[in-house]
Amino acid sequence: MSETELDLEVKTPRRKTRQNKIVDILATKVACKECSLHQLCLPSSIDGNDLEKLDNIIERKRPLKRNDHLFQVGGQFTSIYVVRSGSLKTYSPTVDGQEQVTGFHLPGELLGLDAIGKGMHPCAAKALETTSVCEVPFENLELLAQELPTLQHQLLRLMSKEIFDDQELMLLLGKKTAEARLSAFLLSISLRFKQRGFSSTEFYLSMSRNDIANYLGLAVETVSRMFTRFQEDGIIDAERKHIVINDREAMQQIAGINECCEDIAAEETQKTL
Amino acid sequence: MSETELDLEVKTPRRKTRQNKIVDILATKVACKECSLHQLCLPSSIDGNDLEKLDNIIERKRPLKRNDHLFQVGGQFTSIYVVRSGSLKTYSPTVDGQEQVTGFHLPGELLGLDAIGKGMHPCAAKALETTSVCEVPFENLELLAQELPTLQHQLLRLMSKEIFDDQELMLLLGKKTAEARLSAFLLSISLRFKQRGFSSTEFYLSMSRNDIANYLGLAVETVSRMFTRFQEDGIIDAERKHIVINDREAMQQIAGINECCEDIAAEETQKTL
DNA sequence: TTATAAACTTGATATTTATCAATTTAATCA
DNA sequence: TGATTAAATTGATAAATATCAAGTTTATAA
Repeated sequence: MSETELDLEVKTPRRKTRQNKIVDILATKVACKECSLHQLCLPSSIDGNDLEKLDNIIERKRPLKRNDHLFQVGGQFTSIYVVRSGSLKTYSPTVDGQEQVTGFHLPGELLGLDAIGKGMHPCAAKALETTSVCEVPFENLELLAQELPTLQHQLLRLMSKEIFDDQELMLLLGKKTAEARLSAFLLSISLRFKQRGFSSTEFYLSMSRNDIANYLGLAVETVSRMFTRFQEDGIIDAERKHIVINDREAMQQIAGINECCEDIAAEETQKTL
Repeated sequence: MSETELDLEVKTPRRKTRQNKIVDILATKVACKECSLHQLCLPSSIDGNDLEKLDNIIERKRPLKRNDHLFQVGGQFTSIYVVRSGSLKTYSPTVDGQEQVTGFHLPGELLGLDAIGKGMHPCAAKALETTSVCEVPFENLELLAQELPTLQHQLLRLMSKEIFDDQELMLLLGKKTAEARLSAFLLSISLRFKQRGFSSTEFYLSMSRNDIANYLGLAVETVSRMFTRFQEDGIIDAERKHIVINDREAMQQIAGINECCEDIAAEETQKTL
């Protein structure tokens, strides 16, 4: 959304100056409008001055290394974040000292929306690999949304999307077998890669089996057995984190999702800013 | 939020006219500021003219009888709703023709936030008893939120709260035993009644055991057995839908919630408009 | 590079909860 | 009101998944 990763590291923070043409050109290079996530990230109706305004409130973050935290549980809420590259998991501590993985976040996806209500982060966010994010200070975003109706609308849409997605996951956790959960999970990841222009049939999972199991409310052993079963049945190839989906239709069958549903989801989905 | 139930039935819709003092007085009687849910419902900083503006966009709905639908799956999204009295359940159809209960909604709580993203309702809402709601046309609300920063903020807070709550439920569904789920459910209902000024130790459940089981991802029989167990242990008294909580601490223990957490939740909670 | 730890897989067993079946109790309607 | 239906409870059994234990592969660091 803001700058590319490389630029992030090389350049020092700077404010754009409208007056200076040269600076403007440089700035443009690394601004939202040049970002590869542009069409994912922005309400399509935003452009020109408005885009620049949005661009101006977005801050750079130094890339996170694997296992670095973007924020911790109980940390003060100041910003929401957009994944630029890499991936993160969010998780909360449970009473018995365990952790509960609440989500995985791929490029173009948002983090921190659950913290607005209480002003503090109810979960922690940890990078699963080298990851860079754009930071969007929430106060500024609110002010800007006050000015730009389409931005306000987009914000509300995104939060609504998140609520909807969570409800789908609740259904998964409440009603589906281990098999169906893992299948739905893989299809979800596949779809999200597809939306970002990557292959939907072949990809790398950045999270461990443990994280997947935790997220799906299963034991690691069960997840492992399901991976094995899918492979035996020839539905997928899985070499550790490298996944190839051979029979998407079979997976949809197992997950209890019909193709139609998923396509609609694909078209409508914009879990992004 | 808008008018009282009785007024709803007796009067025909009318627009308030600023010029006419008499009409204004009549209107005031049934307006937001007179509503018993006022302090639950509104950002405390809204008053005077702003309150009147909000009041103006809210529409009346004829009370729903038990099993009436407020909206259906796939129905066009136009408004969000605030429960005024009574209660509703929301549910989605699943692939295998079953239904999945996604939530229960008590007075002061919102419905429809999950529909903003796609512009259509992903779930249906059905009254569990005689129920009246205030309808808030979303376009108008968006326009008004554009004008009133505190309203925009409140909206975002509410949606964030919903996301947070859903994540708590995901934890429940993914990681907790049947016992813990039912206990947490009863504590949640208890807390919500408390926030509305009703007893937190004695209340009526408007939903069936079937709905509870469905919501918690359990079989009816299991829920029934857990009710029996809680009674045998003296933690609750349950006479059908009439529940008395005898030992809240034991329930928190079982649910895996510590008192501290719940108190914080109680203070902060405003799942309302 | 080797040593050590972490992640993953597989098998055997235990536990939880669903399912099936039957009964009881309450609610609804003619 | 009584008849009929729906909701709730209880018991017996089956199925799914967790847990425990051990071994294997991969990753990490000295």
